Amino acid sequence: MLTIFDSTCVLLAKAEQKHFLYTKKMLEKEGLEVSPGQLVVLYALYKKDNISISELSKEVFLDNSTLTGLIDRLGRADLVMRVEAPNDRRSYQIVLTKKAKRLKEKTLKVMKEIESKMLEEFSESEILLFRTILERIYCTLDSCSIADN
Amino acid sequence: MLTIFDSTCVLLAKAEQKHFLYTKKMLEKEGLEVSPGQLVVLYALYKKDNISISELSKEVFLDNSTLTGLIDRLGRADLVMRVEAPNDRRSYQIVLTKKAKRLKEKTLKVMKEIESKMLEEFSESEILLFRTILERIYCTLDSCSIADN
DNA sequence: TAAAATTAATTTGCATGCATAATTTTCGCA
DNA sequence: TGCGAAAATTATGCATGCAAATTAATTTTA
Repeated sequence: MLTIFDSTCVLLAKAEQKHFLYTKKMLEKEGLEVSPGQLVVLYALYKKDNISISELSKEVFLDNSTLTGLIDRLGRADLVMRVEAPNDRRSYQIVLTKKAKRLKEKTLKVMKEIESKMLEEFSESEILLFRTILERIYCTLDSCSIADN
Repeated sequence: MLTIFDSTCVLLAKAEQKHFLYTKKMLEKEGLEVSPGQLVVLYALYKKDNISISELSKEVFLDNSTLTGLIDRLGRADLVMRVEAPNDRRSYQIVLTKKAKRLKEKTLKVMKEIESKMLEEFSESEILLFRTILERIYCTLDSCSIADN
């Protein structure tokens, strides 16, 4: 490969950027009117909805302030609703709409197809090592960013 | 690891995001007044400067329109200059300033340190496989995004 | 050579994403 | 009970990035 890819940091960034764009295109092509960022939030909500923004932010590893905008856009697309929390007037419960539930299977299918395409050519054990490295990068740099301050 | 990381796509995105933030913090800590995005452009220019924005965009795999802003900011930081191209009045040559050249060694050192931190714990052969997978993800999704249109 | 196509760079608009600050509400403790 | 700290959400500002449209200059072609 070409020159700046000799830095593994750069390579990681560029691979993810390419993956991001590919995801965007696939979602459009499949007629899912959802962006890559929204997809991750939906993915988490399909596992568990009816949770507050703060809880959701822990599930998707995004800052609250990032989620505000994402949930606005998901709301505009009629995929989620903010429902007032029963016990805490500061808080909302984020709830999937019927439309979102209807699209669940298709959405998950497209996600799986993207992953398959991305990892075609690699064996189970190679993918496992790949995942291990990504997880440890996440954890190492995460703890660092706290410790080094 | 936690739930949404069961998707390798999500895991890739989150590892890169963490790496991005770590890079940002390290650059600040080291007193380099450069952002992660600017760092990649500088990295390419340290290999070869005095090239046009279009040439540079091929080296760093960024859209021209993205580079316009990045070079503006690098210019404001007195790290690069736009010099009129001799043969083509549409074009500029991007040139490193003295300040940028003075900071070259330190900048490359910090990049290496980030990479070491990120990949500490892994063997040469594991890193090689990691790189291979990232490169192929890049290439696979890149050719796809053209072919599928 | 003049019109058409291409190329270089920029502008604008949108999506992520964080940091910081502001707002509202809740909670803890005196 | 009342005051200050903490928590939940949102607002604002900035950095990446691409896409699409714009502008200016160059090249191709008829």
